[in-house]
Amino acid sequence: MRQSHLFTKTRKEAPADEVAKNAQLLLRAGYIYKNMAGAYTFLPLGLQVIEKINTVIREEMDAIGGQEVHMPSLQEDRLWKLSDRWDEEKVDVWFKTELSAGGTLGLAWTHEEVITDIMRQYVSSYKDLPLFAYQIQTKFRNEMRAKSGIMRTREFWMKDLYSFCATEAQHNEFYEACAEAYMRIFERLGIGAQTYKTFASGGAFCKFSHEFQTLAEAGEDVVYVSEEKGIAVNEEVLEEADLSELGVTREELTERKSIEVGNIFSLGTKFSEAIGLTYKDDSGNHIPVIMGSYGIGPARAMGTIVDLLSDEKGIVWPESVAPYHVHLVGLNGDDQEIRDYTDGIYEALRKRGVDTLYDDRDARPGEKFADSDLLGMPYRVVVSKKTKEEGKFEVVTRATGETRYLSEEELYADFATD
RNA sequence: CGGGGUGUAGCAUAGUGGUAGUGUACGCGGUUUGGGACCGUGUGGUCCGGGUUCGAUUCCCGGCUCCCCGACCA
Repeated sequence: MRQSHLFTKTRKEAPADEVAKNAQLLLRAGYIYKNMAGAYTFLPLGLQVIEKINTVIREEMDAIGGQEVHMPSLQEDRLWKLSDRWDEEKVDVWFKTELSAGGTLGLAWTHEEVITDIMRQYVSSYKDLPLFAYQIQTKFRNEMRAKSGIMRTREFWMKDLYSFCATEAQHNEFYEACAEAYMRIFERLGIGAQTYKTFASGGAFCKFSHEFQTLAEAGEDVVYVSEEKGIAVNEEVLEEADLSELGVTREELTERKSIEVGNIFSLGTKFSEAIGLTYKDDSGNHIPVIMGSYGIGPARAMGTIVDLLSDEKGIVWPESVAPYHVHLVGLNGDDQEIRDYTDGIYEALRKRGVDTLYDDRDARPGEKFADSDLLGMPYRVVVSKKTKEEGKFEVVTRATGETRYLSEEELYADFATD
């Protein structure tokens, strides 16, 4: 991508009303645009980050048997009345809207009811189970207070997987597999070291659920962590949790702020019974399906990555989610010979499959370097009159600041993917 | 939803009951070119409604907006 073609621009200063670090940097770098409180546009660079995050999630969900679907955001009241979650006394985050033809619809804040209803069509025997369906799409929650930049918005990206099992054993096996997949996802996103599978409230369905909490000062949650033992407990269940059962003592736990980047729930048969999703066992009995739900917020993960990994100069993307692998910074572009030369390097990188953002703008070096730091691609390659003369390219690793000088052949060998 | 703030140009800010200033960004001309250069010049602004007043961006009332704290957060 030629940067001169990118319609977004960087800014030196963040808007005064944006306090959250994630949103300040993402706004300044032109990854997101704020439309209103709790609603952001993902601009070209930002959307690429989201899509890369989604790709990581997809790969891990597919690997444990997930099958992707896309469901409507418009939901009829009928199903929600069956599960008793339509009433605003019960659920206070509803956005509701009227049909011209009459009747009220809800904007999806979650999809348990809908997917359960869908599965009534496809599940009839124990032979059809287990099955795992997931979606990655926007959900709507009428939060009393949107806050923390892209961390708590009213319209947000959500990956939800729903599991449908015949037996507790099937369910538990998948629940564990999904928990492991989640840790792989967070590791691949570059926040694995700070992310803990955390004991949290199980609500009405089971004793505990699990949250995936990433330790961060910007977090809204409070967890009690034993970094040594890799155990974390949400403060909401600290009192009721049997710590000895978890193999940890209260003294070993430290209070930390954290960001909830994912959660997994056992739902039991609440929804299958309410909506009427049953299977026949080998004796022909109708048995309610055992369900679970497993969520990750891609945008929240994006904000968490920015919060954790950025430095005073700007964003530092892990390679797994960076919109581009290499930021090719062309200097001395007023000299046509140098410009042609740099264009050639760009084309050569592209030909070799290197995902490259090429700063071909007519701007001064200082501005280009500052923008490059702010945008945060993993590697910066500088091409200038000097590099042309010396045949060496300056390659800077954004995360460490390490600088190397590579020949053209070394450069291609270093970055080529095919 | 309770409490506290806020609103001046795309962005960041100053100021005033009497023609609204600066930085940055943007346009044009010129000098520059390895860490957000400089000179000249230009475009562009007081959240909305009402009130007080000869006159309101300023004072008053109402609304809205956005932010923060709390509550809430399958």
